[in-house]
Amino acid sequence: MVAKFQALRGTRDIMSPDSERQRALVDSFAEQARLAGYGHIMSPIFEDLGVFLRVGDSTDVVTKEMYDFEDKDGKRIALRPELTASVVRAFVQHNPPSLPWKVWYEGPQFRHEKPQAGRYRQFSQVGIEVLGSDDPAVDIEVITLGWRFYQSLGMSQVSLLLNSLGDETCRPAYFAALEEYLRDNAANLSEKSVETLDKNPLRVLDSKRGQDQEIVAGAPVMVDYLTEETGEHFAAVREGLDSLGISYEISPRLVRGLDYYTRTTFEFASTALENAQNAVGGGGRYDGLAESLGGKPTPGIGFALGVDRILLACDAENVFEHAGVVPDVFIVDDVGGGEATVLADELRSRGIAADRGFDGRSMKAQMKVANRSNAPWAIIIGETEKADGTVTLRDMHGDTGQTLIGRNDLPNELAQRLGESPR
RNA sequence: GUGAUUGUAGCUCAGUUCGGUUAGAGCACUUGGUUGUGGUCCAAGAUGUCGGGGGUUCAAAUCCCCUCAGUCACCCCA
Repeated sequence: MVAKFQALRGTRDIMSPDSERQRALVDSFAEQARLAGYGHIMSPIFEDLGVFLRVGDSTDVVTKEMYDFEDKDGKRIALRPELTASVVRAFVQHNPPSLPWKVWYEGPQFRHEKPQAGRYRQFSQVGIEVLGSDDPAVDIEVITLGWRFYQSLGMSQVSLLLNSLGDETCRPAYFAALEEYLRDNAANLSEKSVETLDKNPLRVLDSKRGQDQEIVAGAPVMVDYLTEETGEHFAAVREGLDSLGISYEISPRLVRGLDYYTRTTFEFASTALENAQNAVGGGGRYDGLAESLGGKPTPGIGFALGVDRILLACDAENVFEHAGVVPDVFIVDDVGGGEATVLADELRSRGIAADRGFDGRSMKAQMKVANRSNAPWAIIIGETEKADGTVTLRDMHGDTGQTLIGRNDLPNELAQRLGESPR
């Protein structure tokens, strides 16, 4: 017997109508980006491994989960585990003359994780990045764009968590205080957290282990250590969101998994999702990243939103449904199929979506397929119609019955009827 | 990566405890009732490597081992 293959672990085939739905989601995101003046960037799916190593050496995304390999030239390559690093690499490489540089993207990314619902090894994100300005108005614009996008899909159960991680001027004092606090309490921390503590004390705040909760709750928080300048920046962001009526929750322990974040960080969580994978998007400032990729010091901010999880959240909220592919008309040809071949081509050329029956099935069988296709109209061609140079146009949804129409009048007649009734 | 749990028709699932006739149901599908007309109804029909491989046994969907995949928690993150 021939061995059968299946999609690899953590990957899947997305088929109609889910695939149409995903496209519609990306279209909706593209529209939000266009409205705010963002250009589309399509960067390569694989990059020099080094691009991603700059993202941080205490993050699992980089240290444990990358799909990296040597290509035939012996070059170290990685499938992109995230897109910010690629976009910043592109920014540094092309050095755009006009700042700020505003781009949006969409596409697959790859992380070798243990799969779960809403967590795949190949997953899709949409996102934006802005390089070249640290105006808090940019932070506000970025966060707002994400917020409005969720709204455009009909989602209402999304909460916005906001924090500031400070910058190099305020971090040292905070880190010292945090580390001291955690070390003093190390005896009561979980083993895992003690390990994390050695690499990046900040990340301990993210622990979900019950044992750590009490200690984490009492830990000093970054927002109390912000210098005057970062504090003002953060205040300006909050005021901006207030003025737009966007509600948020200050979350002093929101840390985010990638090491490059500074100052403003945020996360969108779906309250409609009950599992642990309820973060449907996140982002923040990364004012040092361009420089670490060999560019001029350039502030940056952006976010990435998880397409797969957003669709799960939409399911949970019963919004953003999609019917898949629905033709305008279904042609039932009872005289051999040649009439259907010509008519379908003619209608399609005029921009009318036409599907048809095949295999010379009975009229009844073809009508069932027509019904299933959900097309609002069926065209029936039988012996009588063929002899008279007519076709029967049947209303499949309404109650106007069916009428006999001259074969040559059909395209105009159909175009008119389709124009009249929104479908 | 750690721990747990599930896998039977295209889909949702029963059957597995305690091995034993040709492995079932609903939905979907095909054909017919309806000699040209879908959606409701009625009837008939087709469809399974019981996730895969190996083992125990006279006999395995059922027991054992390995393996693949999904799901949940941790981890991590979108």
